Amino acid sequence: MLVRELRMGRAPCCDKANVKRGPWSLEEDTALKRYIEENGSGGNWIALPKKAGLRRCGKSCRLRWLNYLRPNIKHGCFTEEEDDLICSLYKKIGSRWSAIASKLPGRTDNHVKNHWNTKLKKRVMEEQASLFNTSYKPLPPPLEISQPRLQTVRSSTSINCQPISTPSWPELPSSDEGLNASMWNEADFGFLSGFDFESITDLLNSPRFEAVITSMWIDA
DNA sequence: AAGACTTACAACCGCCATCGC
DNA sequence: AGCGATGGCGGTTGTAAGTCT
Repeated sequence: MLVRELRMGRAPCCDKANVKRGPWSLEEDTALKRYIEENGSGGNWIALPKKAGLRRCGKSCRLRWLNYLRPNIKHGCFTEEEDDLICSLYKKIGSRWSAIASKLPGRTDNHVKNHWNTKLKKRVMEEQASLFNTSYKPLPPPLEISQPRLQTVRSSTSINCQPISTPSWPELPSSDEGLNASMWNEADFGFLSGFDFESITDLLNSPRFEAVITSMWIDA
């Protein structure tokens, strides 16, 4: 197979010229559901579509069954508790969606993944970005009692994930001469080295920033 | 009203692990 | 042990519906 792949690319899992693609029709759903309820998947998804009279790729059938046709699938909105759990588990194990979904009865890895990518991820990023934007300004004269700290500000949204720590906020210059990376406490914001103020917005959208922020969460 | 833009989610792609021969 | 077939999974894309201008 390796030789063939090298010569021709990966072998397709099915004859793509003769399978239907795109959204499933009600008739296809009914046929697939009826077949599996009567016969099971038979442990062979590749052969199933032919047996069920479907012009679909076996993988497509499997996905359709697991994500939408299977009994006890929840299709409604995610609850705050589910959002919290997703955030918490993502912090612990990362993008192992199947593992995360296994903790959410009725939800599939695809549901959880989509929900994270479309809502939770953006919401978390925006909150962290606003945290930076509102905090990143010249500090008032040094306080005698305590150092300014990055405070956790959480709106009453469905997300209850919290930064794991409130890192020491480095002293900033009072002028607009620019913000030098050396001002940052390396232990807390070393990853910002090399960025000036103009670059922060780009940084906030970077994968690395997201990873760092994620690592700051604590369990709900 | 209509085109542009955004959002949400279904579906597909391709890599990797596992299993049976 | 090696190979091919298949399942499982995460990343990505396509597109319908909603919103904005």
